[in-house]
Amino acid sequence: MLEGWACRYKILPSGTRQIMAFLMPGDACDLHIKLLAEMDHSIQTLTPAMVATVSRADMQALMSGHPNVARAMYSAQLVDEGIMRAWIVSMGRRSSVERVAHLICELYLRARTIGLTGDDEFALPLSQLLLADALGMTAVHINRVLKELRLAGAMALARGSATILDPVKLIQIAGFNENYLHRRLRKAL
Amino acid sequence: MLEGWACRYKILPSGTRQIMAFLMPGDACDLHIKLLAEMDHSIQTLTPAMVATVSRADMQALMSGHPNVARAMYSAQLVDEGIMRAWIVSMGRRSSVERVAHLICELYLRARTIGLTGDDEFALPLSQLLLADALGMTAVHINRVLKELRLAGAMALARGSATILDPVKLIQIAGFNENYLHRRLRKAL
DNA sequence: CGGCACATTGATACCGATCAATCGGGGTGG
DNA sequence: CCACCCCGATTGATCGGTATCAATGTGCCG
Repeated sequence: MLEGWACRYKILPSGTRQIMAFLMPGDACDLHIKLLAEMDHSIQTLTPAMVATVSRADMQALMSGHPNVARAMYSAQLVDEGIMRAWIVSMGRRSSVERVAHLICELYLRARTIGLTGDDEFALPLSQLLLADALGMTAVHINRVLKELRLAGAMALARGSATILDPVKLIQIAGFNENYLHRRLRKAL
Repeated sequence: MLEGWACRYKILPSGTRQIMAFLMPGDACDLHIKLLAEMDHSIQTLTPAMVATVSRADMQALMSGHPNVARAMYSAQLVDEGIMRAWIVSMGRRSSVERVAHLICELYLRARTIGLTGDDEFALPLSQLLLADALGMTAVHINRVLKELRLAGAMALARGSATILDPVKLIQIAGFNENYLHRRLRKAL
């Protein structure tokens, strides 16, 4: 992804949707995906977006000719896996308020590391329905949770952008620990 | 993992535990984990186990000297990611009965591809508490769900082994689609 | 100006958590 | 060898958080 947002998702037989990941600029969709015979989920853009495609041959040449690039891509993939695990933890053991707060913390930090944040707000082009489908809840309930977080003075969400009103409080509500994003430098070789 | 079972897990400040993955023989814990500075979760064996460790240098030599091996490992990692996504879907959008059934389907198939299943049963060395922590539910509730599945004639779980009473019914309850495990052959190069 | 998607709020139902008690079996110490 | 104990399994009663159903508000776009 060069610009814009996208998401991975799956639709169940019952018609409900579950979003499994948000893709932001700098994220790679599928490094080795071509190794598998079949795609097991769908990907969709959420905003107008710009996407780069790299041919299998080019990618192979890049990876074998530039070990540092290869290493960076593997690191990125490890981070993505860490994010997925964090989502599993959220869905399994966090209440809805904690879940929402946690996701916002994550998205804020990810946006910040790619330079897409303002002082205490950032562009969040997600409808409440999308957030609900990402967090395993209902659009109605997400609305109530957002209201609660707003009244608590932790954060507010309005027309495509989120504002962090009180970072400390938000982090505390979420029980957020940023270590899984591995923003601190990777181990030197 | 050469023998035995293990799991990835995280403990929250509140003391609750969430299991994020089960590792069975043939699963690799951490291919490139050394690229990151810090581990963001814990791993624990669930049975007596045998584990192989490969030095960074050996691994690097193996991967660069044997492209087929490297490809196989990347495929395996992609499958692991697919499994994580399936867990996210389960936790987000499946009821507790569906979740339990889905996990059993997954574990049965994974056990079967490595030759660890009997005719319609397989060794499942997981207490109900462990299952609960993997599925984001309570041990009490998992017990009731298991009873329900047993009475429905779908599956039964007893002292370390699970029995599939009615595969079709179980798959139907779970809404299980095995494509995410990618057991069908990978694409030929 | 009309329509449509999204946001918001209220009332009610239900799934799964929680609290509590009992049971069963295998290992351990006396 | 037996009694005890402890952990995991099981069952019941109750509580609470989210889903569900329903209605209304609001802003954007054609």
